[in-house]
Amino acid sequence: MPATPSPNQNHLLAALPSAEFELLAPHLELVALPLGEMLYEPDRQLQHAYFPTTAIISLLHVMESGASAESAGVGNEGVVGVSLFMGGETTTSSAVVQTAGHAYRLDRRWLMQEFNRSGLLQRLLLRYTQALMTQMSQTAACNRHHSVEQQLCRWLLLTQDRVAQRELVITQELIAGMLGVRREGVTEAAGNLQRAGCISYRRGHIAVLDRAGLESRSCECYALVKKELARLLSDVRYRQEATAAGR
Amino acid sequence: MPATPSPNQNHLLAALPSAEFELLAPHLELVALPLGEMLYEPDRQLQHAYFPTTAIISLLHVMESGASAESAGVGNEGVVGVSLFMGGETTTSSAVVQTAGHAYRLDRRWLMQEFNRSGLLQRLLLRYTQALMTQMSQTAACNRHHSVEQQLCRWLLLTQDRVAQRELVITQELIAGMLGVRREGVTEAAGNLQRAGCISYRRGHIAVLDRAGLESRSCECYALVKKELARLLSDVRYRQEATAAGR
DNA sequence: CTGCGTATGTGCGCTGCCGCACATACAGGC
DNA sequence: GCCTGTATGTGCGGCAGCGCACATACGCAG
Repeated sequence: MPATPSPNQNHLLAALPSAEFELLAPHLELVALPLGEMLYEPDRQLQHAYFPTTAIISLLHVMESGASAESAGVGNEGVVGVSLFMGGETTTSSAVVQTAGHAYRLDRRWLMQEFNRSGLLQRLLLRYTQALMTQMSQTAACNRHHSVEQQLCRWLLLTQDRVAQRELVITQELIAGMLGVRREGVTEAAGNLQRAGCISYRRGHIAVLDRAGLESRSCECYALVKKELARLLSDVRYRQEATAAGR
Repeated sequence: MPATPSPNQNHLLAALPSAEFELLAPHLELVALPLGEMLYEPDRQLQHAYFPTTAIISLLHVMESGASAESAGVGNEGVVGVSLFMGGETTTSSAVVQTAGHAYRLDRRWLMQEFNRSGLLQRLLLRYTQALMTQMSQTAACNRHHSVEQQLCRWLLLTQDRVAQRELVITQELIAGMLGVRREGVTEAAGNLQRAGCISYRRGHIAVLDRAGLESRSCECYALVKKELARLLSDVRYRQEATAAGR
């Protein structure tokens, strides 16, 4: 957790060659993202793409009934707002800050200009977008077939991968909203994990004690999504090793 | 169902201006897709993109347990194999022919050449890909919150939109595989729909009798996905009105 | 027409999750 | 150090969907 935030904490930005990065750098704006902030919602025109460094954003769907479900999460491995360069401009989902932190944002016009000009940036963003699709479609299958406890494990692991910290700051209520289940269901599953020594928690804080334990209790979806993300971004070279090496 | 298949039956191909289309046309190969054929599976390098005309393809995930679930379907409104131009080359899902029919296939090299050369084709394919993402993420939420009957209605409506025929040729067993539920669950839901006069079926054939009825029993996901697809491909102009006008 | 393979119908007990209604206990602000 | 809002624990009945075991019936191949 460096005192001075750097765009290089975001894997996509860090993967750009210096020449390309220098063109974008002047237009990158560091913003603080408080918990719960909505970066976009259905039908609202997106103005910026967000490259998270320490923040985590959930892409979630809110149904007519009020129920919600996360289709994917975005941390320092990715970017929020792919619909800008995909051409749709808006989406049917919302993007909500799930873990407070920072992100660099880029005005859509600069993003588009570089996307159309630079084959490398385009290639990078499209490959990331495919990883995002993998996450979404795997979540669809996971929601159908796996238990709350398995999904909680998956969610905790994916989230921890993005913050590189032992302790996550989030309430069970919020997790329930992401997974699309009852808060009580999360309480029960978390209780099991705590008794098993995998995690420990207190009022809004969850510490991961035993990653291997979580992995074995998780469904296959965690490993699959993680592997696919690694594959799709594996051949990119990092400009600096600052935030590279990844976990 | 014209006796002579034409690439224009596929909305994406039909949306290309003549100049662009003429470049691709020599490389489009008409192929018959029998029920159950697997166009690709996890980790297998894709050789062709498929533009369905009368066939429908399911993108589905098969879990370790053997259970499966569809994350999206592709008919004449789209293309199978977006991972080719997204840069991933492979996916974690499979593509299986759900309704036998025809498609035009295009070798990856020609596809990539035109994708990189023509801004219009690129724009078209990327916008379609965003529609596909909408379908995937909506399916994730739908799988979490909606009943088997609601999902069956959604599935029937989406499928019928793609074939423009009253009668679908598919067994309840296969539908169950797509939705990721038990075959008996589909039998029960289909029985309800039949008693309500929305559909009628016999051994592998389902006829839609009352679309409005299905829509009212369906979850919001059907209308949302359909609307978003229409929006994303609305500004494209069709070269010929043959297959345009949409349903 | 007959037979067989396959598609559909139906009934069972079981389980995981829901919706609700609380009880408890933590943590920051005064 | 107390108070209060909020986070977590727990127990209930209910139900949708599961897994299994069959019964039935359609329709094509012979």
